[in-house]
Amino acid sequence: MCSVEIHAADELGRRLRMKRTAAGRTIASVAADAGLSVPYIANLENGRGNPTLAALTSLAQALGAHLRVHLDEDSPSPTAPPPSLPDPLTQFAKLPRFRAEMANLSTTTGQPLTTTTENCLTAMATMAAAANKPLTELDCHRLLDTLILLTHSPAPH
Amino acid sequence: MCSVEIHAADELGRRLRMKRTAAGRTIASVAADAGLSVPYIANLENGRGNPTLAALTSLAQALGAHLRVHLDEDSPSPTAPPPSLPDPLTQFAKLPRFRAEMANLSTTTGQPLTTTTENCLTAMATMAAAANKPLTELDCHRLLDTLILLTHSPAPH
DNA sequence: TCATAGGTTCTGCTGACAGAATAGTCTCGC
DNA sequence: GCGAGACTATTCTGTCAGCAGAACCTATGA
Repeated sequence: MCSVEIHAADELGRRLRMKRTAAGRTIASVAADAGLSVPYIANLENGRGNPTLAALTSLAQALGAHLRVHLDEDSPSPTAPPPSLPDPLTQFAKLPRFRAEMANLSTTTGQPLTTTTENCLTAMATMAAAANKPLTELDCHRLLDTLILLTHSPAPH
Repeated sequence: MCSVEIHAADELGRRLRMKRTAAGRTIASVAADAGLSVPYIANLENGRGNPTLAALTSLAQALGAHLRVHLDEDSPSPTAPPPSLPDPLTQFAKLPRFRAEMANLSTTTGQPLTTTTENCLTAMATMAAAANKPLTELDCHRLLDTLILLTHSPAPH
């Protein structure tokens, strides 16, 4: 069986039961392998309960499977608005210096101001994330300095 | 930030903290949004505890993220190939200085080296795109300097 | 009818999680 | 420099929901 994303308790239950029955196994045998109780697994399969990560991990392993947990950006539909920025960066974006540099860069590149602004803010936010740390206003100025320096440095040969 | 697979409680904790701090938020504000207690989130971020699916779902939503749970065949998921990077950045990534700084940052944050490396390269590539200009090696060094400076600067109030 | 296999409901212990208390850090005024 | 206050995170304590095990239910075969 291929990887399947699970959205709700009853769907998790259905997937667990499907996987178990496809392997021709009883709840009791899976329970023994997983170190979980028969009734608990039965209830999960019936969409009841709120399992802990440890229980799910044990259960998945007993089923010869692998539990994967992902923490994604808030799942966008293609028409979703751009992801929200960290607060310090939102404030920084309102500063006259930032706006002036964006206007300048927009004129230089011929790119629409809104596009330029959004690209720069996203880039700065990505740098903050890579640094694993929230931004101060000083950090924001430093990032903008670097970005502007980048735009003014000679092109590569 | 891209989708990241979580294998263990301490890694989940790191991911949760990274996501929260990158957004410049406090545990208290996230806790209020998630309907969870401050101490509980703090302990999860510190790799302690065994959260239920409901708690994790609430927490992810409060972080503007989306919890995805997969039940896979028990083979190791193949690691996705790294997104293609601009050539100068690819070359830069091989330099001893870059590798040393990544090892250092990885140790500081407790994050896997491969994740740290990928995040930083992505951030630098995003900055290059925002500058609307191909990178020179000097540019790469400047970006890395800024990133390292960012990681060492005092946290915001 | 009885025994067995498999699953479901019930009861109670204990760990998930809330809220209080405490610890750590920073800023500001004296 | 020191103390007070504010803010943030961590530790502690207690409640109750996750989960074990007993009891019960249903279907099947001898």
